[in-house]
Amino acid sequence: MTDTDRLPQPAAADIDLVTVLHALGDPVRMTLLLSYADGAEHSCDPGGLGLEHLHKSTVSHHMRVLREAGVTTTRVAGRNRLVSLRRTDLDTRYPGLLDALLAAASS
Amino acid sequence: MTDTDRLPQPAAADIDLVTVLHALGDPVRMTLLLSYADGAEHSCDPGGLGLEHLHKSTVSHHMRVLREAGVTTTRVAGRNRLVSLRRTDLDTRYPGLLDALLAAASS
DNA sequence: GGGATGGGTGGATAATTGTCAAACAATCAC
DNA sequence: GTGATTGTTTGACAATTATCCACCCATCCC
Repeated sequence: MTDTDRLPQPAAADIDLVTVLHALGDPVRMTLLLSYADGAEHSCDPGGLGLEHLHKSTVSHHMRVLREAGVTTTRVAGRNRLVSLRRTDLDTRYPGLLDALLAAASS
Repeated sequence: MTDTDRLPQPAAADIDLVTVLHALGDPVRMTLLLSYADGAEHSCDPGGLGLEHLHKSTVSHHMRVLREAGVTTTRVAGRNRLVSLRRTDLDTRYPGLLDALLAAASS
């Protein structure tokens, strides 16, 4: 309920644009972003994300980059880590950016 | 007037989103983008771009990354290389993206 | 408790990248 | 032509990063 069950992430006001773009300037992480675009929470299973070719620790690394950039949030639920987009925080910090990115990525 | 006086760059249709984001995910290149946001042509002088601390070859390298990503175009004019934003091409390929990026970078 | 499951951690390694320096190339000014 | 100006290219080097592997750590289930 509180933040104690969330992995460390920057405050909304501390989300840095260049850091976000650096995080998204990678094909694997862009794939993850598109998976998260549905707004739902996703587990870290590489198979469920179209990343079967990558080792689970590699996927874990990419998820950490996204989270530390402020793009995603990770909630700890038992054995699972549930990752989702920080859509509200991103929209507040950089209005229109996420929509433009998702539209561009989907084209 | 033809393309012969322009340095190599991708066709508008070949501009790749992840490549663009990778190019902009660097503080120096984001600084360059903001300089180019006025739509004018700019020379490559590091001093005129707030990059006095960088060697001219380093700036040249960053400009190449931006150009090869499709973000900028470089026109050869005598000794000068005049760099400017590919605003129309970017707006056509990814509508709204450049505006959102520039708005975010200016905030 | 014991095993299985979902992920993270740390080390190793190879590839990429940011930076500078020195040399080069083309153009301009005289 | 001589020299100065404007950038690019190449090489070297350090830092970052993407990936895999082996191991660890919780948690869940029986």
